[in-house]
Amino acid sequence: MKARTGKPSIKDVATLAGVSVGSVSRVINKFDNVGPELRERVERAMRELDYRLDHAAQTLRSRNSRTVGCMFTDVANPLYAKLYRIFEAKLRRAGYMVLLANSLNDPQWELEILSMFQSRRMEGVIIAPGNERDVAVLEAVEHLGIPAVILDRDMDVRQDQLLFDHSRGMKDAIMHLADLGHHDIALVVADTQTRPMRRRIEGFKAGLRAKGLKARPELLVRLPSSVSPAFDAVVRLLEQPARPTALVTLGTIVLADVVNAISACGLRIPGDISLVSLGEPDFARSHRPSISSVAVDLELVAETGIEMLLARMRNRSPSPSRRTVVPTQFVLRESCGPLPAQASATRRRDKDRGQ
Amino acid sequence: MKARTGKPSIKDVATLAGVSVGSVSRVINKFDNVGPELRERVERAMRELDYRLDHAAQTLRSRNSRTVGCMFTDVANPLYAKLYRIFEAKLRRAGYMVLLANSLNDPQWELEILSMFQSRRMEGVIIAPGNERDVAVLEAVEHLGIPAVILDRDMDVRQDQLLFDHSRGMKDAIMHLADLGHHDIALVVADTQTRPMRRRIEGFKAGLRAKGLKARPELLVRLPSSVSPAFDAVVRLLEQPARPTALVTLGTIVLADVVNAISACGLRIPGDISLVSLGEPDFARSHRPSISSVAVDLELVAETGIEMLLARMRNRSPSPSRRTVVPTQFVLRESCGPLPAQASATRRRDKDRGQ
DNA sequence: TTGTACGCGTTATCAT
DNA sequence: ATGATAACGCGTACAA
Repeated sequence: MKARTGKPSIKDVATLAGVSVGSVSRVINKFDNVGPELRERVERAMRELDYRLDHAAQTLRSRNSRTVGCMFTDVANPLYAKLYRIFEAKLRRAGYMVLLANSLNDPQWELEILSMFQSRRMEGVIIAPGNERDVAVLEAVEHLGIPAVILDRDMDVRQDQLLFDHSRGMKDAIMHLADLGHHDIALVVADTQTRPMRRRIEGFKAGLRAKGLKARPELLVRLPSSVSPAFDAVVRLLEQPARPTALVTLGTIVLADVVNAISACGLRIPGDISLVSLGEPDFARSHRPSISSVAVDLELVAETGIEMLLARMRNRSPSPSRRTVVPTQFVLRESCGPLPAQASATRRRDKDRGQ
Repeated sequence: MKARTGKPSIKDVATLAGVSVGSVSRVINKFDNVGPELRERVERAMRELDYRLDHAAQTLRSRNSRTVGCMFTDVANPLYAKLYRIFEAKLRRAGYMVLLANSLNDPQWELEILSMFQSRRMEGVIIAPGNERDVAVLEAVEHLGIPAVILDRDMDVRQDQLLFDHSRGMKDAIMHLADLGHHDIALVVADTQTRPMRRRIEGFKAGLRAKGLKARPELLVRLPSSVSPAFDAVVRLLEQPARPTALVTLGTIVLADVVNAISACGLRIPGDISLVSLGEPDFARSHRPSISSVAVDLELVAETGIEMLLARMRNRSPSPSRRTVVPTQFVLRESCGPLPAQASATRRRDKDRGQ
């Protein structure tokens, strides 16, 4: 008698069912060429032993792990959290589990994560590295050897990319504000050299240019990061002699700070100042007045991304890398209104409505 | 010559370095009994071949996967997202990666996740099932056979548990409000039959009792879930003849709705109504006035939880299950003030202070 | 200190 | 349709 210790293996199942291991394997993997009576015997034996397939052995032998790796800077960022949830659900339907890793913007850790993805034989990866420009990271991504989708990063590598068209939505927002009469439009972004910020600034300038407005450098606020406190910076912005009458700002963490700063300055939305959020935190929809925003459709992003990834996973021939752009949408809500009668008057308090 | 195809294995490294596979393995696993010259040769060979250890093979042979499983209802819940980030960082330091799964409250999916955790030989798991009372889930958790920490759930199983003392913090909050003179205190919670809600209601009632106040059933608002829109329900609450003068509500998604509803009713915080948030969304700290809250110290939770888990992983003998309770803290901020002069302002005249 | 040989649990291949 | 057996890549006794 063999040791009773440890978990039952496929062999134990075969013995108990009185068949060969090959047959058990065929039952497990749902091959169509197994006799119904044999299948029945095997399934009963599996139940009886409470048999669990050993994923490591399966991976070793079959050379695939049924796992997809996901590397984000931080799931605590609601954008990534929501995306992850959708990714996971869709991948699950395709039979995969997801290994998540937060890089926390540490390039060294990003390298290790990518290396682990290789060791662990991820069949595909979805990544948004924090360090677009780090040569080591670029190199690692380039030679990953795993089907990959890069999420909203400008990296010059031969991998599929899924990009958000920040510029377009931003431009639409600016043009709408300009049409409402605003010419002093401020922008609050993070100072990181990363694609989303660069593209947003591009769109911002493009929008102004399209309406013949000129960018006032003092209306461009750069926070140290997208999770930095913004209250003081915005108060300073709004106390300028010629304060902006419209404000476009990062969503998520920063947005609440901005709203508070506006209110602390005694300004009302949209009566005194119009507001647009970049990205769509729950806060934007639930706030009264509701806050206009520029954002991607997360369901669309996830759908497209997973589709790209699965396609690449199915066809591993070195076909040229794809680059898909999903649009950002300017969603108009109550926070945008016409220019106050006393345009950019320092602090006048009249309630005329000029349309 | 052997096939150039596929990734290099430990054998290729051994061949190139002119040593045995055993020696390479010893180098990899940092055994102390390897000659420095040999180690050098091996390491060079590994670099030259860009060798990656095969995690599946390693797991199969060594019987451990260096992986911890994490099952939450939803990472898009900021509480879990933040916890996950800390867990991951701490586990990484201990040499583990984390497999994350969102159960989305689906009991069937929870069973599958737990089963996968077994197949994949997780060395430990941290779980917060959505279905505390589901017998199948209970059964699966009970017989998991993996070191586990259950997070803030009342499950009668022989596994370590890490519980949040919701009741205590809630009681403190209520007592503080009572001391400020409030006797009509409302509570907005979700209608789920889950530990956090139950304990909060317990603490709520305990607080009232301790101050000789009686619970008015019409001041207990039960939302369908903790992510349901709350605006209308709160407006109805505040339009009652004898409206509450203080309000304790779920944090996260719901909080913003509540604040908006309060403001829509023309009430001011804390002048007309005091507010306390359950849980500590960023919103609570950044809002002006800042919002008092009842919450756990996430860093402490993570620290304690990981410690419990690692201890259990190190000592797999069937020692009795541990049950640790982390305190919730009532953090007083600007949103709590004394009872307005005109108690129940809308219709009532002043009331006595009863202590 | 270093090398050899076997086994981990599974799938794939070749017989039958 | 089913059985026997060789890999898969690594760890680890045990021998040298």
